[in-house]
Amino acid sequence: MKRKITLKQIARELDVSISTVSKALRNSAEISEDTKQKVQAFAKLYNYKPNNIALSLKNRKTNTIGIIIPEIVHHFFSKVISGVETVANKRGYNVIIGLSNESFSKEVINMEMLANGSIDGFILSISKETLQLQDYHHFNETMSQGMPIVMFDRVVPDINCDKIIVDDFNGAKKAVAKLIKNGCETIAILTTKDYVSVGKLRTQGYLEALQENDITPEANLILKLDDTLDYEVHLDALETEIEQLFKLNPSVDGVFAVNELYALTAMKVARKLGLEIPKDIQVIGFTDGVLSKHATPSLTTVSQHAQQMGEKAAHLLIDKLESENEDEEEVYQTLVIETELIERESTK
Amino acid sequence: MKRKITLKQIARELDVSISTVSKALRNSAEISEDTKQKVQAFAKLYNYKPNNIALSLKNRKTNTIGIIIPEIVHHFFSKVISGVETVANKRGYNVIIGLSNESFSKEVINMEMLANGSIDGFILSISKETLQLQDYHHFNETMSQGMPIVMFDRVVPDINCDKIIVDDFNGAKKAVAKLIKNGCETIAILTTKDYVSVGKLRTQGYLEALQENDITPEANLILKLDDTLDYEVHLDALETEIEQLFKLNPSVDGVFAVNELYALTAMKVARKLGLEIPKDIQVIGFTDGVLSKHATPSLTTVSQHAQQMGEKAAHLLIDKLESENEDEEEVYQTLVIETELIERESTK
DNA sequence: TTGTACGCGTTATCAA
DNA sequence: TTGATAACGCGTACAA
Repeated sequence: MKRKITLKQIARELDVSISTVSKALRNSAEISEDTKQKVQAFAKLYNYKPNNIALSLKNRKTNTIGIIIPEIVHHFFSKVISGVETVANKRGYNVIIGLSNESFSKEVINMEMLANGSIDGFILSISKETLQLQDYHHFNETMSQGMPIVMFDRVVPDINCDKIIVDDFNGAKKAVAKLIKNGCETIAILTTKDYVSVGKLRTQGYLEALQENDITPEANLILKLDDTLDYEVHLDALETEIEQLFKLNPSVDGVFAVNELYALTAMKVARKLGLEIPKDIQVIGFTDGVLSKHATPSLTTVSQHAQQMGEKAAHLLIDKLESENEDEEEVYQTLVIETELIERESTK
Repeated sequence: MKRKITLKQIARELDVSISTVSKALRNSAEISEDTKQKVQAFAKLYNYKPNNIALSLKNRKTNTIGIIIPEIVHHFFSKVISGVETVANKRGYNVIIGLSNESFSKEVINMEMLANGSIDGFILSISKETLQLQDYHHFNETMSQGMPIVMFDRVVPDINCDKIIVDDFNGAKKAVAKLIKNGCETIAILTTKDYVSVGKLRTQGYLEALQENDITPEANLILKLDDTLDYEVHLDALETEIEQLFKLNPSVDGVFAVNELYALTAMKVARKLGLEIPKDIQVIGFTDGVLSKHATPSLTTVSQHAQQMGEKAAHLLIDKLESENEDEEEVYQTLVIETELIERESTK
């Protein structure tokens, strides 16, 4: 088991100095052809590769991006990672991941770990608990140490940094408008509590669409689900809530759900109550994941272009990392990714 | 924008030496209470944290695990990552990810990048292209440099390292036996070409179950799908192939599919042909992902305990990293994770 | 009790 | 054309 070879070892073997080896390998004009040949051949033979850690220390640059997300077993987030990874690799960066598991303390700990030299900058989406607590000190501290942050999807106005967001408002509005155009007259929304920023925005889009079409919103058609509950586990609870909504409002002929799971569950409950989709009731979800595509009937959804979000986030961060403007006024941008309505079988 | 503070700066500010600061912070008995207090207070004020990169270089240990997987937008793999991450964090390690995208060259490049000092060891699952080419030199080279590898799920006997595998053979066998017990007489299998090790093993399990029940396998009930094709994209092609199978063999009353997508597509085609599930035809899949759970009807599947695989892989790797036996005979183990049949609505 | 020197692997600067 | 030295940030053996 031979350890990785270093400059020092090569130098010793060839009986030259370390700096000669270093220069020879970088093809410096200072070094004679002879020596270069000799050194390069030897290095190749022993498969020399410079040690990244040493380079990081010397250059005070790790060429690594840290990404903190609430949950990886989730189509949207893994798609974003995939986008980040693609761009990062192409531009010579590695990606290191931290999972907050929707927990404030894990988010803080993870960020601290990575911020101590392991990475050059963060791409992250805020955990639900952090959103609830509204404690953002760790983000501000990190940035004040000169480490840039790009936030995506779940963001808050309170924090001054680059952001990539989905046009949740218009996405929702388009979806609901579509339902109305398709003839729906009583449209319910399945959404989250308001502290989840995207849930709130989607709810606003829903209301706006109704208003533009002179439909008066009804409080009992708006179901704000408490998603601190893990509905993957408490699926029954979710079904019960939705079933009640349907029973209390038998005239519902359209449902807009702010995520896939709510939409699928709505379809399931509807079928259970003997309703046909899309004949009796039409459904549109948000987030174009595998579930929507392979559901039966397949689900019309608002696609967020998650991959693209990841790619843009990576570009934004790397651009910032590689721009020289140490002093220049910090100017932060917010990129808005437009949504796309993907029509499938759950609408007419 | 204040950069992170270092020992050197603290030393300068307090007018003591660097090593005094270092020792004071580690609460060394060598240092007087007075100095300790002073230093620790100052460090706390400026939120001093040692630089990971410097520590890595010094200790020749990064406390980071590299994980290389073919694809992250995939329930199974992201679940494994989640498992790895949980254990890694608990034991003081970070996780850095590389995606091979099922490509041999990306796998090689990614591994080389990470192997140059960025990580202490690998957890990986082999890409399809690598399996096809049967070129495993990069694994062997990495290991010969003293960097341990733990492989999971997609493994090959040719490589000598720790492995975590699913009991694909018995999982498949149990599933098919279940179909037989449920009264199926003509059972088809939707599988992959044989170079995918797990596909091959699951096919063998299928055959074994038939044999034990005195059923003669029929070649035209075994559909080996070429999964170099990305069926997420070419879903139509997949449907066509399965539809042909059904049409050519109208007596089929049971289907065993080696992954979720095949299983779901089989259900879809069956319904299209007017068959009722599970009355006319029963279906079991492999891999317990979101699709199976939320399909209609929900899919009976063989669960692989992906999270657990990740956890065990992480423990295995870290144990090896932290064991002192530099010299000791390398002894590699292969852990087999038992599968579990999760019964849902697609079987009687 | 405190400080000096060294090494981890690299590169850049300057001297020989 | 080559080599010695310093520096990146840290911890530790050893000297003061």
